[in-house]
Amino acid sequence: MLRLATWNVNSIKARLPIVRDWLAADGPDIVCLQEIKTTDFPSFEFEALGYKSLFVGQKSYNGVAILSKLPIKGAETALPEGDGDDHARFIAADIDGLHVINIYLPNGNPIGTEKFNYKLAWMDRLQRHLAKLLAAETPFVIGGDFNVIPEDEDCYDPRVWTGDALFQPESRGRYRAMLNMGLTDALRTINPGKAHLYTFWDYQAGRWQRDQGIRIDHWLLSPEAADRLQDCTVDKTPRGLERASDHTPVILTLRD
DNA sequence: ATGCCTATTGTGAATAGA
Repeated sequence: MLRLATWNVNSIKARLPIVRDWLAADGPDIVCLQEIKTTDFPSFEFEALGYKSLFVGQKSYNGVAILSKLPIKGAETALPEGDGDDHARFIAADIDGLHVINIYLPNGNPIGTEKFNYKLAWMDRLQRHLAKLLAAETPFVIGGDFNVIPEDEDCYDPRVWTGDALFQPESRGRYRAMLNMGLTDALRTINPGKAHLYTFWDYQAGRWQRDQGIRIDHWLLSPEAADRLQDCTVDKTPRGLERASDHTPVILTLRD
């Protein structure tokens, strides 16, 4: 059995106590972190908890890391076709015979700007990359903050999100295209039709207290990995702590 | 509602997030 988590921590420095406690309690084998927001990743803190780490950082913004109790091989630190893209949003490695990809997909707000164009172009690059892995029949999982609300049911009130980059037909269409290539949305597959299946609650307007969230952190599985799908759950506990991230972990369990 | 809250930079107030 292999347990993997994805968690947008919204600064690893601000979140270190919460992340450390969470890992020490019952830490998964592999953890994909997003928005570490630094080039100075505290690898030694996680080493003390039995994790090796791999990261690509950036000052102030973005940044992704993979923690693993198992050996990390074949590190990749950028999505192909970069062409001058210097955002730290992609990291991948081979762990336990599985290709693990961790992404922080661009937010894209506001729509109608270069930021939104960048998001869509990034999603197109991602799809081409994943298509190659599928063609090669590479068993892989991709976890992360996709910044896409896939369906109306993944959101507390679609009307509020109508003009948002996370909810545009262009964003959702590209996410859906990845599913139509043959990838499995693990969390929704395990919890079909489940209401209030959220991974993010805004700090503002009492969204957490009212359970008005959105589902934007995802695990997508290649067919080979989907054969191993045992469970996928949201751990809401860290979101309720003092000084919490606005995202909470999504945990994927694969059979051997 | 150009708000609401949080983090970074840097020590103000702007930028970004989603």
